[in-house]
Amino acid sequence: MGRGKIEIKRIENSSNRQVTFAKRRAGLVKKAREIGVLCDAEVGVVIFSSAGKLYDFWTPKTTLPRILEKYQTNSGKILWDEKHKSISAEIDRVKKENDNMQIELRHMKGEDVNSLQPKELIAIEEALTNGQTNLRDKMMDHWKMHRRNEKMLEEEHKLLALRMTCISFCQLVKWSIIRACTMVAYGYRWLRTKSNLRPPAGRPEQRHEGDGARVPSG
Amino acid sequence: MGRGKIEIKRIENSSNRQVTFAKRRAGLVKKAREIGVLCDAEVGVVIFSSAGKLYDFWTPKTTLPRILEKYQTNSGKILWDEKHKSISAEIDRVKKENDNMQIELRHMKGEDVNSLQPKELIAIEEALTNGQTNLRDKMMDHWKMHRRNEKMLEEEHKLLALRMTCISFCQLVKWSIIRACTMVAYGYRWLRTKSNLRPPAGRPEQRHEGDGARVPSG
DNA sequence: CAAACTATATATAATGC
DNA sequence: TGCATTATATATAGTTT
Repeated sequence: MGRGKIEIKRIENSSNRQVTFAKRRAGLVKKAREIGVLCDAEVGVVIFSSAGKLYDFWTPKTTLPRILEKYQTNSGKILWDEKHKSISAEIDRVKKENDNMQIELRHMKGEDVNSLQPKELIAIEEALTNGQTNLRDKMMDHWKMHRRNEKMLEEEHKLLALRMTCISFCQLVKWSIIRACTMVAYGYRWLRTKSNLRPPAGRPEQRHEGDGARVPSG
Repeated sequence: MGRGKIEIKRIENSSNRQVTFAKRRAGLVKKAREIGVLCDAEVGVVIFSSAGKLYDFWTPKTTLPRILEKYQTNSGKILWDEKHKSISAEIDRVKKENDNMQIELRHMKGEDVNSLQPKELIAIEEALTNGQTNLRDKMMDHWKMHRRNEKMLEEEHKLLALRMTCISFCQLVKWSIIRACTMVAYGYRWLRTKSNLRPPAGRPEQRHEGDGARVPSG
């Protein structure tokens, strides 16, 4: 629609291309606005010139998030579902692990917790401290990595991945607290039933290196 | 451009509107494709009919994530920065809390941990158990809520919010483990220094309700 | 070089089947 | 109801200023 018919193929003359781009861009946006008004539709147009400059148009009241939300609901599902599967499997795996832990825990409750020696206690404490630190670092790495490869449709993926990490973390913590508290409880109980000693009122004496639990400093 | 000129305003007749929508939609997409080819541009058109059905067009090789990445880079920053501010402030607040906790912890180390009585121990344990459960529920709620209001540009927001929740959670856990381990350590140490008793080799006797630590079941 | 100007190609509103 | 036709409005390629 002009003085002459043109073939639809890349315009090689750069300044012609530039002019045509500006004209047609305006035309496209005008048409988008019109269909929006005439047909009561939500329309979005996003254009990047070959130079990488962004031009866009959205029907009024149509925010980007809104369009994208709808978009994702309508067309993102398939893409997402693929990612979803692998993560879901992983979460199932963790859940199963959790169940196993529950069983093991019930078993532990019947065992002789008092047979735990201070040395083992130190090891456990260190494991707790390190485990916590490592897991937190891991989580941070996870975040950083994901933020680098940031892509729209991986949003859900990320949330699930984080959720999974947190589930693992919660598992560790739950077990740790249970063990610690159980040991404390048995210790005190044993103390009260097997002797008439009462905790001293004063400040505990200086501890020696490696003698009893170390208090994590981080 | 038709038999008669029309005013650009919503077409009230529903079937006319439907027909016009179909025609103009095709036209819009054709024009988008043309500008893409002629001017070597990346173009995306997203259209939702008033019935909510999605139609879209993307120039070949232009994936949604790619367009969006570019889009966000070009125009999403301001939106995001606003959200960022409030969450960043919150994270700073939590960090400060963390520092205070460190100070309080150092103070606690110097105090008489042994003055803690079993009753208090039970209370602490319950607090730990409940605290953990509540926090995890809270995290889940957080996720659910965010997934409901899911919006593209809030992705970062979500990650930060989660990170914040996790930081709080880590704080609680860290403190909890420290307290539990410290108590265990002092208990054992006190036991060994103040008496010659050794832990019994057999299975611990049946515990009574509320007597010593309860083991969380969830 | 950009803005304004036409001549013409295209899109499409109204109509017909 | 939907698809094809056609008269007309619009978009725009090439041209001029």
